[in-house]
Amino acid sequence: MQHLARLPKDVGHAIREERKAKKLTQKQLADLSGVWQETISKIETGAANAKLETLFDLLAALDLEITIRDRSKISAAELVDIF
Amino acid sequence: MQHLARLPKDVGHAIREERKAKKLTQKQLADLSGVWQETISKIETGAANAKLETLFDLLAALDLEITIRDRSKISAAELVDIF
DNA sequence: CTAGATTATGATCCTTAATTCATATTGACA
DNA sequence: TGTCAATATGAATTAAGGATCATAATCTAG
Repeated sequence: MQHLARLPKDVGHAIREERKAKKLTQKQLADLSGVWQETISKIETGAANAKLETLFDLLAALDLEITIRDRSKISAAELVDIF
Repeated sequence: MQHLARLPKDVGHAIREERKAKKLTQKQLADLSGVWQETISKIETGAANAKLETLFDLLAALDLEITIRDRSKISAAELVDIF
């Protein structure tokens, strides 16, 4: 699965979906990433404006990465169908 | 062009490259995004650990978006060749 | 080389994220 | 329904980002 993000809350949603897809609790992800469960909760619900370092700690623990590209590119949904 | 990012500094590099590709100065991007030139400089050089909101302000001004995906996907370089 | 533009750096102030602890709420399930 | 796990929320503290101003360093024509 691939997640498009144009706003901070999109990132929270993506983190939550990927965490659940990998069958991890917030606490388990906290232990893996070094980010506190409470912080993860706030990020996932959109109640936090996380720092990049925190985001990348979570992404690394979930084996995720981000790509930055022009908005005019093919949509994420289409990409998912291709790969 | 598409930029892979796994660390905060990767984001700074991507912002700088995209800003230059669009022939904008830091000051012009500052005016477009509402983020100060000094802050942009610190983000681009990796001296800052920006907040998501700041990042998305810059991405929006540059008409960029991010996608979050598994690290095992096809590389950015390959994608660029396809699209 | 020089002038002007661009970018970087440093200080202060204010705001806010992250940590930490405590606890409330919600969710799953026997 | 009652219990335990999972998630959310709130307060206090610490650390750091962003705004702002000033200025230094660097880059780039001419």
